[in-house]
Amino acid sequence: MSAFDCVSFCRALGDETRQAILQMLQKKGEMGVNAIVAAFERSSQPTISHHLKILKHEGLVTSRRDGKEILYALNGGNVEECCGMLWAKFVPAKSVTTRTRTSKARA
Amino acid sequence: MSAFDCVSFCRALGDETRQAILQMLQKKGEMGVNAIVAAFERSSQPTISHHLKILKHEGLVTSRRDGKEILYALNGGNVEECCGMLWAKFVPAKSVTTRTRTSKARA
DNA sequence: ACAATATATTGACAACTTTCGATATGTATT
DNA sequence: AATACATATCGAAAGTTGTCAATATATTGT
Repeated sequence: MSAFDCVSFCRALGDETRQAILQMLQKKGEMGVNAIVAAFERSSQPTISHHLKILKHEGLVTSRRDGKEILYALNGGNVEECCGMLWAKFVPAKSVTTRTRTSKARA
Repeated sequence: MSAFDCVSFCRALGDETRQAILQMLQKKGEMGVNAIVAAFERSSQPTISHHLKILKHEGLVTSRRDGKEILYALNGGNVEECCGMLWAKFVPAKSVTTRTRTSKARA
């Protein structure tokens, strides 16, 4: 059974700030919380921590401690798998577009 | 109207009932509202109408009147395009589907 | 042990969502 | 035009979410 739930995955992505965090992690690789907070003049540190918690719980980011910092990084594999699931669930099979190497026939 | 917004797309998909509606439309093709309501013992007619409105506003379904009924259908093209956008936005370019051992990080 | 730094958690509040009953609007039939 | 049917909209209750200030926890250096 797929470990991921399409609904909660979409929920996790259904927020401006969380998408921005993910995209930043994709670009910059690992980042500490402070660095992320600094990049979002708009949001407080607790708010960022809250979003990171949601992203982590959904498996979209990983974290590891490095000294005082905790470094977060995009979990590319899981994001990919979730996107593939979405695709498989809703896109009618006949569409043969662009690059597909995406989905293993296994729904 | 092909300028889709990843966040509102995910928001629209971030609901159990809406995903179920979409999936049913994918399977069964066009359906009237009553038919959909009938399939969801759980939800009232106004609730289904509300969800359909959101899906339509997001371009994920189309609707047309046929006599007394209004028939809804999956807008496969847009769903596909949105999924592709998501993929492009968050999946690192060269990740090769390595069947990650699904470690859904829990707190 | 103490102070400084980095992150997480708590508690509270406003804003938004989901849901439903009641009602309105539109369409066909008699 | 009156009635029946199909769907949309309104208004309110209940639940969920995003946000922040304050506080707690963890780590490092003095």
